[in-house]
Amino acid sequence: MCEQRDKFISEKLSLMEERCRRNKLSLTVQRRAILENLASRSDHPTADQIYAAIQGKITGISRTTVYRVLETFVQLGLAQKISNPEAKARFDADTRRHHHAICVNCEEVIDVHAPDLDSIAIPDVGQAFQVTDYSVNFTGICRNCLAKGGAAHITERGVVS
Amino acid sequence: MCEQRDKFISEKLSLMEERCRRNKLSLTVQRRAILENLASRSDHPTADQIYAAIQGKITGISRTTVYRVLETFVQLGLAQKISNPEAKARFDADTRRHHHAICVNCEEVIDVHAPDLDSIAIPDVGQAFQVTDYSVNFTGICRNCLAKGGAAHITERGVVS
DNA sequence: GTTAATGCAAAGCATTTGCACACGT
DNA sequence: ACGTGTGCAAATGCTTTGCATTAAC
Repeated sequence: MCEQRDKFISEKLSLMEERCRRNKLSLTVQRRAILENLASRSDHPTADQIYAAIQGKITGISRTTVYRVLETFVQLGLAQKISNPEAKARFDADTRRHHHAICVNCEEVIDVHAPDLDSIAIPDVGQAFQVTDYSVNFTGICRNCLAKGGAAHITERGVVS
Repeated sequence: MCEQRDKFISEKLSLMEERCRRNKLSLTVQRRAILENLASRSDHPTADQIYAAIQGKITGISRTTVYRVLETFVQLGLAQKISNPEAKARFDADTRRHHHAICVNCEEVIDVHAPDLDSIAIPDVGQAFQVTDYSVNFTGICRNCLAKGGAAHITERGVVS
């Protein structure tokens, strides 16, 4: 587990160096730190969460830089913004095909790996939309919220059948 | 096409009345106007877009009300917030199972109806996550952006293989 | 008449932009 | 040295909250 993760991080780092060089982008401490933090976690953090996590580790990183660097990573194909119903961007260093489950109560996002879903037939989307990728989004209640009665909280607010 | 849409709108309106009554919520002009607007369009608008559209039609609607009413609709199961990578909430009056294609260039969201995808086997998400629904998100380039060279714009920003 | 919803103004997060300085190459 | 990246501060965009007023039942 830890080994796999470490391997993922170092490979990601190498990939970043390669892509940055290829695109004449500087290899800064900030870029390394942000990529390393993003790759080391599996909780699909927001820019602000990454900022908070890095604050202690390197001196004087700014929120602005985190936003800018993450955007660069998306452009370089090193990370992706994942689809979620919240009004904020969430990032994922894993750009391989995989899927997500989102808790409608606490908004936690967890990875779903399901080989069966990794090569579905792409339907004719119509209107000449050119599909380049897809992912399946599951919604429901996570174990934490189930335990805390999260489901009850929802019905109490008026969700009726 | 128009008939179908009109039927959808009036059914949605009836459903709202039923749900509101059942939950002792008032049937206000604003709620009707917002639901009618949302149900009449297929562009998955943001709260602000709905606000803009209604402005002219009923006198003095406020942005705050639009946000609050949409939230209520989600709680009542009359609408859903759809997953998207942008940092804002988008709404959909269609709560039946269906899927979406999102243009990575202009962020347009279009509906994808594909019976094959409407009853996939829900994988064991693990950690006791209780799945209640899912949808497939396709990403790519829409016809507009294809025509305008949207794809080129992306590669020029540094997306390399 | 009660209870709940709306509108306004202000506050609160999330994100972006302009510009001067600092760093990577 | 040169060009790019960063940090700061301020601006902008999206969403929520508190409170008085108004509308629905």
